[in-house]
This record gives sequence, structure tokens and C-alpha cells, in this order.
Amino acid sequence: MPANPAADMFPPLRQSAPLTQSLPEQIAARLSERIVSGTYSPGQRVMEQSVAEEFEVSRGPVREALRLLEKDGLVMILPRRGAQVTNPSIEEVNEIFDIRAMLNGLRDRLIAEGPHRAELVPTLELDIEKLAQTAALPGPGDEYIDIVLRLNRLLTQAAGNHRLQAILGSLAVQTVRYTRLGLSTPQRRQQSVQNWQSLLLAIRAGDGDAAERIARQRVIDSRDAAVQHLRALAG
Amino acid sequence: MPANPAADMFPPLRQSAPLTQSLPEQIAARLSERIVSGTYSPGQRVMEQSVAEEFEVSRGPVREALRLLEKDGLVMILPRRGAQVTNPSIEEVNEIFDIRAMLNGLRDRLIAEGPHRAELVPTLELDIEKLAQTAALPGPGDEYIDIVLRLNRLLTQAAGNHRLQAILGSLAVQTVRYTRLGLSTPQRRQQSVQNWQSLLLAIRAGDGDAAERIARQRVIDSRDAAVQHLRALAG
DNA sequence: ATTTGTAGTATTGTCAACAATCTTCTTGAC
DNA sequence: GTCAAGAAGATTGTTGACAATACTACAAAT
Repeated sequence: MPANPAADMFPPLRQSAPLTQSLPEQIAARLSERIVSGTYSPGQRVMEQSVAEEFEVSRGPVREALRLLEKDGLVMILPRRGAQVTNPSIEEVNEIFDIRAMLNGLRDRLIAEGPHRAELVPTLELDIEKLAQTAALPGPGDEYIDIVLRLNRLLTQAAGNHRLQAILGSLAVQTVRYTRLGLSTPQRRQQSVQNWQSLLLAIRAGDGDAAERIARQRVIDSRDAAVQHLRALAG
Repeated sequence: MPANPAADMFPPLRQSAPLTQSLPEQIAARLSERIVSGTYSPGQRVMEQSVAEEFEVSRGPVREALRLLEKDGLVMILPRRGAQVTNPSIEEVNEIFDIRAMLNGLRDRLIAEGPHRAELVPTLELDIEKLAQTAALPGPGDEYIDIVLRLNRLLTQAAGNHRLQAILGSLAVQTVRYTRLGLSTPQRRQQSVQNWQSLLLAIRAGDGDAAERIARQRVIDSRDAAVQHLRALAG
């Protein structure tokens, strides 16, 4: 019998995630909430000891959780100085949005040119209709944001590029708060709705070029609105 | 005296990296070499204990090193099952190259439209000239690859988008072996050189649209060549 | 022959203690 | 008052031991 060249590999290998989150993942999820919601301010240090005490675990799992958050760009870990909540400058926010614009362009092109776009269209129509109804409402637009986030998750999954999904997911987490800022006025939401409606048309027509162009414009608009608000806050 | 609202933040904060790599980083670098060079085969398990013994450290730093490698997509960590060298399918390789194509497009547009492109052009001319001289040489093209990698690093840095630099760096690490495969014939290298020369023209002209288009095409060509070789190897 | 159960082993997950380093506070000189 | 040097405290880095889980091999039953 010949030696098995795959002896040092996993057996068939289930790709499914385990049913229960690991301890570091749970800790990371809790910390992630606080960072995104602003409970932890940008620049604030996150110290292993205090987190460990709060969750009643040792520092080991906390360290791993911080590494997970670093992977998502929510904290920055400096050797011998620990983790602090990332505090991107306006320029960096600009940069991240530029990347999102390109990758959203790819995503929406893949959808428009992909084989499953027909199945997707009805759901999109429904969600974008809801978007149009919610846009004009006064207030900060939390409901509108929720729909946009769900819509983005849906599309990112539908594109079928797993790595793209991972990267876009990570970038989305990093920019939620700025997206929220940028969509805080009804006028901006109206502009946003129009972008989504154009995208829907492009996808329905199977026009990849148009889908990419519109997606990029949508994120650039979102970027400009966010940066405008940020400058107002800073200056 | 009012409470200092920044009390829980770092002082001025040097952004520079420490002069000596941390232990986990050193371990990650060593393991990274082995994965990229193929010493560790795709799918192979990387067990904490054995790595720890080999480098004569405890498992803690090894675990952190594996997290670093996971961030770069070189290993996949499954809870309770440990780390294994990633073994992307042809479809996944395709996906990664698609992402690289988009982001290289952004990168080269930023350079073509950026203020520093004049300073960059002489260096580019020199490197691309060297590329042209090396392309026709027979053999696997290791020298050609080295120049391409250096050229890419240079451009990625010059684009000035830090997050883009990080993502492209990570994706480059993941695709080196496939890029190498795709550039293994002189004909392909000739095609590659032409792409680079076109890019140089676009950058010199400050034509962002053209730079983006050419960059995307270059990566797509690279992708197609790599995938063709992969299919030949697999089938 | 296939499946199921059950030890035994291997491997990852967690913890608490110690070491190394950084930060801050105090002291003293100019 | 400002700056430098040093001591004290706080925080991260590393280690080895133990716990929990997953894998392997073998036996027994269908």
C-alpha cells in the first residue's frame, strides 16, 4: 500500500462553523458592539486585564479577541503598548471608502452579470421600495440605515465571491458609523434612494458596466457626505 | 481643573514600528516563507506543539503567529481543530485575482492622478526597462518575478492609501505562487511587459482612466494565465 | 461488510504566575 | 520653572501546567 500523501491533512473536512462561538469570538463580538456603537471612543485603550476581569476569563482569550478585532480594523495593536480603538483620520476614512467603492463596483458587476440575478430582483425591488418610503422620514434615519445594511449584506452574499464577502464585511464594519453620519439627512437619503433605483435597473438589465459605475458612484456619494459631516465636526 | 477627556488615550503616540520584530512576528515570517515557497503544502496542518518545539518557544507566541498568518490568508484556523495551510480552489484563486484587479486599478489611478507621479516616472522607466530585458530569457523567470514584485511594492507604497497598501500586500502574498506560475513562459512575460509599458505611458500622461483600465487588464491577464496552468496541473 | 460504541491518544483551549517593558511620578540639579 | 534621572507602578509578553475537546483504533453488534 502506497504511503498516503495526504496523511497530514484534515479528513473530508466540514467547512461549517461550530454551533457555539468560541470564547474569543464571543468576547470580540461584545467588544465590537461597544466600538461600533461608540461606547468605546476612538483612541481609547482597551486593556487586557480589565476586559478579562469584566468577562471573568483570563487574559489569553482576551488577547485572541483583540487580534480578531484588529483583523477587522476596529482596534490597533502596538507591540508592548496594547490595543486601542482605531481612530482613523478623515484622510483614512476617505481611503477606506475609495476601496469600498471599487469592491462594491466589482460586487454589483458580478451580480448583474451572474446567473442568479433573476432570483434576486424581486427581493431587491421590495427592499428598495421600502427604502424609498423610509427616506423622506425626518430624524436620523436609523430605519433607513438598517435597510441599507441588510441590502448590502444580501448583495455581498449574492455576488458569490467569498473573499470579496470577507473584505467587504470587514470594511463595512469599519465604516458603519460614517455611513450613518452621511445618511443623517432626508436629502441625502433621497439621493441614496435614486442610486439604489438606478442600480436595480442595471441589474435587471444585466448591464455589468452600468452596475459597476453606479455602485462606485453610490459609495463615492456616501463618502463625500460622510467626509463633509466629519469636517464640520472637526473644524 | 476640568477632567481631561483624553485621559484614557495614548500620549503623542509614535506611529513607527519597533526596531525589532516581536516574537510572534518572527515566527509568522518564518512560517510564511515555508508556505509561500511550498515547503508546507496546501491543506497541511500546522500544529502548535511542533512549531513551538522547533523554534524553542511556548505555544502562546505560536498561536499569535498563526493568527497573523490567518490575517494574511495563509492559514485557516478552525476552532478546536487548529490551523492548516489554505488550499484555495481554482475558483477562489480566480476570486482573489478579481479583487486584486479592482484594487490595482484604484492604485494605479491614484498614482496617475496623484501629485507625486513625476518623481516616480524615472524609477518606473528603469525598472520596466529591466523587465523588458529579462522577459525573453528562457527558464522559469525568477528574476522577472522579482522585478515585478518590487515594482508592485513600489507602486503600492506610492499610491499613498495606507489601507489599500495593507490589503494589496496581503493579497499579493496569497497570490505570489500563482503569479509565478502564470509568468513561467517567455511569451506570457512579453505580454506582461507590454502591459507595464502601457501603464507607464498612462501614468506619464496623468491619465487615471487609462491607468485603471490597463492595471485591471494586467491582473486579469495574470489571472487567466495562472488559472490556465492550474487547470492543466489539476486536470 | 457496515455501523456503533468505547478507550486511548493527540491537540487545542484556558488559566495563573512570572518576566520584560513601558508609563508615570518623584526627586534633584541647573 | 524646566529638564533629566531614577524609582515605583502598571501593562504587555511568555511560560508551563491543566482542562476540554477531537481524532484514531479497535472491538462488538447488526
